[in-house]
Amino acid sequence: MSSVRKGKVTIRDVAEELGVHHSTVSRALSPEKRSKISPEVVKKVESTAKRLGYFPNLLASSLKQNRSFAVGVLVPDLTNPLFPPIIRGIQDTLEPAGFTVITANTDHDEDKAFEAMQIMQSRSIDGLIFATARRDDPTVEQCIRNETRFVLVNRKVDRDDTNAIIIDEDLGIRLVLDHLIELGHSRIAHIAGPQDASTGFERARSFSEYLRIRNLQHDLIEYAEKFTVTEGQRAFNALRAKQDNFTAVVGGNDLLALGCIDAIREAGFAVPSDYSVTGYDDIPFLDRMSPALTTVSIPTYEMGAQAASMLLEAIGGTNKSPVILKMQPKMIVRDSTAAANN
Amino acid sequence: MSSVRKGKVTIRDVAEELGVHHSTVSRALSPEKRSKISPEVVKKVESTAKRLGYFPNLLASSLKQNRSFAVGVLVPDLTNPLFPPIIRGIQDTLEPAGFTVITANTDHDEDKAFEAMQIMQSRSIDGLIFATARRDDPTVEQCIRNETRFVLVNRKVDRDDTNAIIIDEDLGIRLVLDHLIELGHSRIAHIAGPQDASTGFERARSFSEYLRIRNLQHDLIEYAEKFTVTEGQRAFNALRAKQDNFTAVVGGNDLLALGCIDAIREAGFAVPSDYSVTGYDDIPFLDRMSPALTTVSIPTYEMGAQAASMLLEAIGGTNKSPVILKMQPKMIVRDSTAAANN
DNA sequence: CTGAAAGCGCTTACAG
DNA sequence: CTGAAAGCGCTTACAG
Repeated sequence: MSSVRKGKVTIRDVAEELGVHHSTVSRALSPEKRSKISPEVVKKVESTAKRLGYFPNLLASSLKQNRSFAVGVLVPDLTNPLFPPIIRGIQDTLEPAGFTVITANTDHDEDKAFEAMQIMQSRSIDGLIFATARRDDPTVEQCIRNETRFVLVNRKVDRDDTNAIIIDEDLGIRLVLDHLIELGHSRIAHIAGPQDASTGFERARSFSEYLRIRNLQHDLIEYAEKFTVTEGQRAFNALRAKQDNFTAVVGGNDLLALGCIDAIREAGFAVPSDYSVTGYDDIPFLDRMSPALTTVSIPTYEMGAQAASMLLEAIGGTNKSPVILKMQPKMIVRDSTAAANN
Repeated sequence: MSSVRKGKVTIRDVAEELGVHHSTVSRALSPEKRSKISPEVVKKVESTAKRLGYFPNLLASSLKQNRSFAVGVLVPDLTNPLFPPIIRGIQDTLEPAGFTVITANTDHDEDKAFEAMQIMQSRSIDGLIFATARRDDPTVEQCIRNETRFVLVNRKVDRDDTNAIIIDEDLGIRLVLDHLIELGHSRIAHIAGPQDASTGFERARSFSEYLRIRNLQHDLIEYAEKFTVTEGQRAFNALRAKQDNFTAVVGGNDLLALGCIDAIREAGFAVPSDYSVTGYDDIPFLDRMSPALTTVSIPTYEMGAQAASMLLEAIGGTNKSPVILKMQPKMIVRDSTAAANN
């Protein structure tokens, strides 16, 4: 019975059992210091550690080393289907490297974000990944001041001197617009996401810029307060109240597009016959919806994995200058878009 | 400049600044011990702590107190839409109580589960919530031996002497079957989930028991290896290969039902006109699918919240005997079920 | 290669 | 009400 009980076995118990100093046990059990200990002792330490059911107390180790092998992740809301794959990408990269990941939701609340960051700091996390950054983000600013290592994912701040993994939004929007233009749409509207998020902002900017280049009407934009279904619904109605001669709408993300579809149907129209609608992100199950949503797919899992690798490098200490990595989106044509009927 | 820099400010810095002992600072800052310190000192400590930008080192505090105010959560896969709301329910309950939650994925792998549990133990977590339990679960058994406090959520182990928040599966299955029987179905099949999970097992058992009571054929069951879309697809084909005179199929969960629908369509049939199909769990967006899936809704968020409360009580120490709390499912009729056409 | 000591930043009996 | 000391379980210079 390698009795694992409340009275936890420590490095001292192992040392005592063997008649060596506990520092020797510590060294024998440490991959880096092991080489300084004679092979026989290492062997003996390992076997009795195992026999006694020794498990290191990471708290003690962290306290001493002033690093915790823990990393914090801030997401707006775990329940938004965009984020679970990002988080898994992060976990699947960080955990094999020996890190524990702590996730917290901010619900788009700056104070909650700041508080979550502080709690994580209290736990001496080795780094932070933000999926929540606003273009001007006090929590991120604080981390810069702190010299806390961090990586932004999906969204970036306005300043360019931070690590970030983002999407080439310009390309994403161009893919969508090319698709719609090819289908014969010339009056295209945009339900833009929140402008304090780089995603909402960049997509809206790319939208009007590219339409201008293509010599098409480029000011049919309604701004949503949040990336939600209900905001998509509201925005579509607001849009149509102002101007109703468009035939396609580009959702700032999938949820806005879904809300838009709801509003279109409530108004007695159909998708795609009356309005073509596109999403952005390609959250799960869109292919099963009615109509299956045409959208832009982004590599969420890989973004998470890349963000984690980047953070690992930053923690590793090789103090490279910050890099912003843009990943490529892909067009996914499904059933919510069709030829313009005008 | 309350310069928060790498050289973190400690309780000793605050003490020095004030000319008191650091133990006094510790007491003044502790809600429980504060009463033993004179109000003026408390006030002074608080203000200079704030001024110096003091933040407690939770690692040190935890090490000393032998509790970490951290809780572990084990889920099969964050990416399965069933789990995010459960986790949010847990977080929203635990975080306001001062706990940090650490989530890990097990991918239905017993070794990964055990390892994740051990890592969490190394971090001196105060308790554990399992959304991954199998009916006979070595990781759970280990926690019982350890006297680690834990709560099971969604699934339970066979033994009944553990805390658990589960669904009244019997009721859920009866709701589904009553609905189908009312629609005139008399030959109803079941794509059962894995039998080593209490959910898969209980639902299958309730299925055949209730049909027997209703004097209907009750042995049309195919067992899926996992709760996935592809397994649902495979299982439906296997089922139809053996016996093809049924008109409705009860999916062991929503994903199995979706796979089942895929298989039905591939075979050239339609839902619900040829086969009625039901799900279980009511994951998000089912109402937007084509056809919108008839299913049983379970209160995922509340289950998480309840599990967290229960764990909080267990940690609180009032050593109550274990309780198994069954929550009520609700029938959600949508478009994947219709009158039997035979 | 190994030991003895000091210390990471807290908390908490024990005195007074 | 406050101080001084000890200690949580590790790690790591410093000696030898």
